[in-house]
Amino acid sequence: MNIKEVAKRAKVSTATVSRTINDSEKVKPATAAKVRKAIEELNFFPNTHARTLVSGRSRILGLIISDITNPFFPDLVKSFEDQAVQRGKEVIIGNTDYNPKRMAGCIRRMLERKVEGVAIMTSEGDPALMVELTNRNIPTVFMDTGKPGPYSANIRVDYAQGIREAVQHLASLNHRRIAFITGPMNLESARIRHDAFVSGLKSRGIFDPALVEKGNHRIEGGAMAMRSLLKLPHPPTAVIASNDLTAIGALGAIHDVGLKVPEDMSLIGFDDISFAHLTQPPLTTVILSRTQLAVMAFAALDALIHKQSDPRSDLTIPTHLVMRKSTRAV
Amino acid sequence: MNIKEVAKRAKVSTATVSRTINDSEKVKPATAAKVRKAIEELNFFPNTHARTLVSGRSRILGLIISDITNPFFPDLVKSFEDQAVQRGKEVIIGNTDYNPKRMAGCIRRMLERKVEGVAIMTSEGDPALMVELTNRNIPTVFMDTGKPGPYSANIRVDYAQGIREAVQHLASLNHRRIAFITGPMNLESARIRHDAFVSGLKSRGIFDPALVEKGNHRIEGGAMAMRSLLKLPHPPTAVIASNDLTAIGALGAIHDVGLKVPEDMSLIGFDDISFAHLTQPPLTTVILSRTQLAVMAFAALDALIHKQSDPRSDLTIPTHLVMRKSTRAV
DNA sequence: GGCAAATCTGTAAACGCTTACATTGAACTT
DNA sequence: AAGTTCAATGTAAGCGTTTACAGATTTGCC
Repeated sequence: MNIKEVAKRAKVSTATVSRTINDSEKVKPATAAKVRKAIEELNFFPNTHARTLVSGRSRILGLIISDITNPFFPDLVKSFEDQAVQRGKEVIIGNTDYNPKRMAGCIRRMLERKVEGVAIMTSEGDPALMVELTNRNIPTVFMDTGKPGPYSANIRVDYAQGIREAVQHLASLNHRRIAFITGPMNLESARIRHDAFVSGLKSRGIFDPALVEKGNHRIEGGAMAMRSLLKLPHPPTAVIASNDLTAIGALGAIHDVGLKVPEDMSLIGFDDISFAHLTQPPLTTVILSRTQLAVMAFAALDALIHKQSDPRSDLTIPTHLVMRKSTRAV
Repeated sequence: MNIKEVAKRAKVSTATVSRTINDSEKVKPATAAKVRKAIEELNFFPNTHARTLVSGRSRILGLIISDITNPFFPDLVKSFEDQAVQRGKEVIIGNTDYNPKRMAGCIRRMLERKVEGVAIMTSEGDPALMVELTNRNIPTVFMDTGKPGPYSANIRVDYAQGIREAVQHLASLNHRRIAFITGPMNLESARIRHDAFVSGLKSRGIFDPALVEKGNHRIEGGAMAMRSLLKLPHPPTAVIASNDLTAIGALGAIHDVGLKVPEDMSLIGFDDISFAHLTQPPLTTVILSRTQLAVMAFAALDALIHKQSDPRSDLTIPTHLVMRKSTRAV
């Protein structure tokens, strides 16, 4: 089943069939109808590989993430795919597993499949690898780590805003001893959150460096950091965690010593992963909309692909506090 | 950059280059080395679309799931992709969103991309849609809902075993009033779990139909069912839920009335989703290994594609109880 | 009605690969 | 030494589209 058979049945040339399929303006409505009828009857659909080969447009997008198993990503993937499929594009996904070697493999795969653009939604990108993409002028969209250019856009996440709101919320609840559990400090995004916390507390004159503990954006890191905080001679009354997994770990540690949230300790997370509202109590956290991120990334990529990009356009994702049940006045 | 340039640089024909790339045996080691050197120097890699077009092998697999956002699926997707990438195959993912129309769209996309096979890891498959695949002799692997055939394999999940172990565990803890919260009863897999529960209790002479409540495999369903159970004049001392989300909902309902798990109520889930060990207390549940499922599905698909399938081979995924902290003797 | 312009359609050459078939030349056989 | 094999390589024909370009048809205008 191919375009030739359709052409024969519709009694036109293959060129006309192709033009009809591609909505070229220069085909007479009557002819187009004939062709569409034949297509219908034969249940024909074009071979994308042949189309790609000759036209150079693969209609495939690459999406690189750290790990689909990390609860942050499925929403992102889904929204991105939805956008793509709506526009008749396919997306291939690459999991880097936080591993530069795998990142190289991902990029290679994308190149082989001739992707039209790549959204890189992880922060461990090695600039050396990006060369493969930039050399070939393949549009890329980064998250936090890229520099805007003719073939590249960067989406900024306004982490600081969420942290500011969290601090403000706790302060208004009369908390004065507020702790922070950081993420891995080699991550830019983790540092921003930390810095926003510190400056928020300093500006209120309630910052105590003893109340900053190091975590790793994983459960155990949160638990371990929380245990240290609880052992302090003068422990905090509230904790902000650099992400939700950390907060969940902290929550476990608090429960383990027989304390309750929010009665004995207020707790705020970050990300609003799907399980944040399933903890006991439901976690007050900072929303970072993956849907919005995906939509923006897709739009930016699409713009770059069609050269309509306005590098000046502001690509910032806001973050906001969402109050649930894990905070309370002292 | 194409095979011709490589051929020129290596001073051989394009056919030889192609044969080297494809590890054909009939190329002399010395020649192959020359070619590989040229490939290296030019940083060449073949155009998959051209390869597909001429060879008919796309090296693409389809993976259809209900919803990547459902915590059951990311592990599955990841393991499946890992397998595929290791074998030099790409996978394209389709989310049906439990919606037959979207399922049709997924299949269409797969067909357009000329997938070599499709793994359908959802249970809402409409047989009418499968015709598109079977008509074209595209290998398919189903989960629970397929019939083995020359181009099709079915992977069975032994839900009953896990339920039996859960019942046995609770019985050995001296529970006599054991409740069950079902899934949507139009799902075969939910019915099997329910039936296994009933027969397990009946064989011990402790079955009470009042202790079976209907859920929907979602959080709210679990919570609602649990509230009903708690209002019973003679409530259960233990609950088995048809899946983990249901159990998490039940857990919330139990906490809401001021009861504690496992002191006041034992609770067992099903699936062992990633958050099952993050609840308070960590949930005792039944493991259904998504990794194993993915590996088996991939292997079955690969076998079908290469016609090495032995339809007689047993494709059953076992399930087993994993004990954590949500059960205790009465 | 005839001519130019505008619109539509057809012809055929790519796109980058794989592979059947043809060719070459070395290694045996007799 | 000539014939026979056989391994290694080359030649060239596709795979199913898109798209210049050319050719055909219609339309508009006087």
